[in-house]
Amino acid sequence: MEKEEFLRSGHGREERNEEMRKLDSDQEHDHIIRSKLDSIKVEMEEAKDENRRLKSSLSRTKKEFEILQTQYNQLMVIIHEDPNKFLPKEEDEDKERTSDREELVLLSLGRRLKSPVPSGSMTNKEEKMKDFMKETDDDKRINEQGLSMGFEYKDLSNPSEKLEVDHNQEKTSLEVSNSNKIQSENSFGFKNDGDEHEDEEEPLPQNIAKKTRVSVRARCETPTMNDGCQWRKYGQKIAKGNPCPRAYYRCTIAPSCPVRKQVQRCSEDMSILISTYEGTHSHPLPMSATAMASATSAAASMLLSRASSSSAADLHGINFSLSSNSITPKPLLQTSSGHPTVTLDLTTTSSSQQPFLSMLNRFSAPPSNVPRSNSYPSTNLSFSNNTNTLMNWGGGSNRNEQYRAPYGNTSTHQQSPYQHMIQTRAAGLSFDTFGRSSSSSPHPTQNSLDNVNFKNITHDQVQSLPAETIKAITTDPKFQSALATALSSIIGGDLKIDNVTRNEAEKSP
DNA sequence: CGTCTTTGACCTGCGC
DNA sequence: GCGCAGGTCAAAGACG
Repeated sequence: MEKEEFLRSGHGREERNEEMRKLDSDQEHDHIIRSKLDSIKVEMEEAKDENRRLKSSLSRTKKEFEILQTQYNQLMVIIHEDPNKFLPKEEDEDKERTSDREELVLLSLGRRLKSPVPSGSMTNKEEKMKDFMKETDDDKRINEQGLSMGFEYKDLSNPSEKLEVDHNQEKTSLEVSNSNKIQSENSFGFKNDGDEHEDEEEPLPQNIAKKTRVSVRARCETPTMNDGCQWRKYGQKIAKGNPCPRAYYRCTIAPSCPVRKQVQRCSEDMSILISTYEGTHSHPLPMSATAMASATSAAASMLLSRASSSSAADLHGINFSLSSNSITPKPLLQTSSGHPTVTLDLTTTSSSQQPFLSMLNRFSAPPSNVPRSNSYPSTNLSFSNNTNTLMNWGGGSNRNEQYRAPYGNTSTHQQSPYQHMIQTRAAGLSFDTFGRSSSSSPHPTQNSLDNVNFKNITHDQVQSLPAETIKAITTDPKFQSALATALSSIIGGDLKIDNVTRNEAEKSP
């Protein structure tokens, strides 16, 4: 009996010990959980604090943006009312031109300063435009992330000569020396309203400029490509020598905007869409439109600057003065409809083009939350960097899809008649406007932009611009550098301009 | 109902 | 002056 009790008592002690151990481990577990909870609470508090900070920062940024936007609008109105207000004295201007020309790098991306009108006289359309110009959230995000595009590069050593408005990191410089011209005429000779009389007195260079166009060739399955602008179709014609109809579009962002666009498929390669731009926007452009505008402006302005025998392009707001031997365009002379045309051939893509194309793509994303009118004929610009992949510039809910029928309707997943041509295309082959294939093997002096082929098309086999001139233009380091500058300004540094070649070019007269 | 596209007519410039 | 081609206009219809 005693033994049993002993055993029992011993056994009971073990049980107690076990219970004690169990209790201890439970307590430890609880303690661990509590400490974890505490740490989580602390983290949550920190996150809350961070959230509060970010919220306040966001609201601050918003307020700053609103203030800057208001200031910008007010400034635009003032400039519109009194353009001479910011004009420097002539001697200063001359001084500036002679002394600082080397350092002046100015690229005005098709923007015009005249556009804003007093809000009181705003029509519905103008209000709509203003809404459009408020930019998408994407654009704002881009701005907030510091991805704003450099609209103008300029030597700011003499700030008194320029008025610069920092509009939410989107710099819009007012080229004071040219502001009088800006008022009356755009870079292609298109006039803004009420200035008709001035045009007739323009000298020859402007007459040439009047006809200058920039043509962009790119693979696109859809009827139009989205360059970020709003276009309204106002006509269509079957042009001679091309069974594909040519569509005529007008910029509708601003009612008075003179910019027109012709869209036509290449007769030889129906996958290529040729968009020809004429004129310069008389209004600020949405972020999504600046990429294309800058590229076209760059090409056109250099052509014009050369035509006007100006050593530094100075073209009513589209100005260049930078030298860089960065691209060697392939000159191509062909008969055009009486307009000197610079062609940006984006039908061939290579790794070197990717920064530009991806940038265009980035800024041309469809503004999903922009209260656009349901049927603007704009589509998505989506440059593919795959040469064998068809670019999809299609605008999903685009009214123009009906227009797509002759070329295949992507919405129904039907293969377009020309799709096989695209899919079987060999990489690295480019086709000129006549559809002739040509190798895209790099030119000896070509660098990163070698596959963006710039071709000059002139009137009557270049009667107005002799072949030598064309050659000079296209091989001119300034032309090349301007284009490179334009593109690099878009890309924001992705595109490296060879410093060595730039320096060499700067030395050239 | 407002806005946009379509499409035939009209205008303009150029060559013969 | 005529014809041609490119470019624009504007009425009619479509669309949301």
